[in-house]
Amino acid sequence: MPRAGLSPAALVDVALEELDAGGGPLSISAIAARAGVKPPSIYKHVAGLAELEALVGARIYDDLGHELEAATAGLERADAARAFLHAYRAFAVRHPERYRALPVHPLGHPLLEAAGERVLGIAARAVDGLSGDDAIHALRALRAAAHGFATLEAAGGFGLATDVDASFDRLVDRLVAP
Amino acid sequence: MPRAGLSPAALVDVALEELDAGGGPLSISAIAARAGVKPPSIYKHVAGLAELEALVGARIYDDLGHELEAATAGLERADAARAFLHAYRAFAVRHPERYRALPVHPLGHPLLEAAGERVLGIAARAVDGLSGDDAIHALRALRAAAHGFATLEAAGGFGLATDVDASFDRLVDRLVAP
DNA sequence: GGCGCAAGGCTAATCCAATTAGCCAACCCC
DNA sequence: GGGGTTGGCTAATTGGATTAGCCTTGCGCC
Repeated sequence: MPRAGLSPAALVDVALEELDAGGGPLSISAIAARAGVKPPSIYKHVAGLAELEALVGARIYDDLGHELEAATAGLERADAARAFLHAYRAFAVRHPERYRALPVHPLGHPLLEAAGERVLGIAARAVDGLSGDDAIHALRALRAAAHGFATLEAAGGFGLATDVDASFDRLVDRLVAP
Repeated sequence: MPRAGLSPAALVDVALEELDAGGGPLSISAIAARAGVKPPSIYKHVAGLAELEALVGARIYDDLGHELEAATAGLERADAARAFLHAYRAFAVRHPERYRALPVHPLGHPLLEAAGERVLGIAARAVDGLSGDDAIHALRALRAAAHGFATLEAAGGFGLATDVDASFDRLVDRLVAP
């Protein structure tokens, strides 16, 4: 029996394929099958399903963070907030299954905290320039709107034909209005 | 062995208790235990876990719908939208476990469609007076903001001490601004 | 007042995913 | 080319969902 060349990172890759393939929630058996290995072998690389899910979440937060970083680099204030919102939504639209797999509350989980904080930090930078509580309020509004819209869209929740881009633009305009 | 007096509705009651008690996702065994019955007995009343979850979701949407209805009754335009948003958030804060158990996308599921449409209808009434696409855009913004804020708050996602009520009020103001 | 029968419990059994135990080959380093 | 570690595997355990089939309860009806 030849080695399969697995590793935690490789398993995360496989899990992302599995997610993208749309088969609902992750399972050890499905991932093992896709990796060409028997289920127990998975445990040589990760502690169990919970840890693998966390690693997958961390990877997705990382990817999202990089895209948000790139989109907001060099921008400030309203421009940064706009870019943040658009990049956030774009990610969810491009990878709906991955977005759905993201734990809502990464902070407090050892494997997710770092990546989650990075995303939050980028959002915080987008409301820079506001003072004290104003920044907090703006940050929360940004998160709520971005997450709410992304969730509904990733779930296929906008049934009507009316242009969703336009709806999003309206929402963004309201949020970043002076 | 005396009868336990179960019924689909009674099982939904039990499931809600179980949810409120915080034990994560619903399970047939947990519900059976709480109902004082063995797991197989559950199947005399509902088809399986999936159906029970759907019935629970429908009940929660119903309750939410009633509260939204009561909160927006007699109001129009911005007043209705404000009332809708505040009642929506209040529900999620009062019953975070129930809010988390709500399927994001009720439409298209036979058992959830009716209750889901009712909630959507109330939101639609809150943006009445806008014409055509404007109403759609406003409705989507309302849903996204309400759901996003409720989700984050129900997940414990707002860590800082800064007043969350104030943050929500700011967001509402932005959304209903003329 | 008792009979017939559906409804609603139960036990036993099945299936399937997660996980653990313990074996053994493959690979790496010397 | 031997020794230890790594990473597969098979077999076994556990626990939840679900199904099959039995048996009593309780109600309607004679």
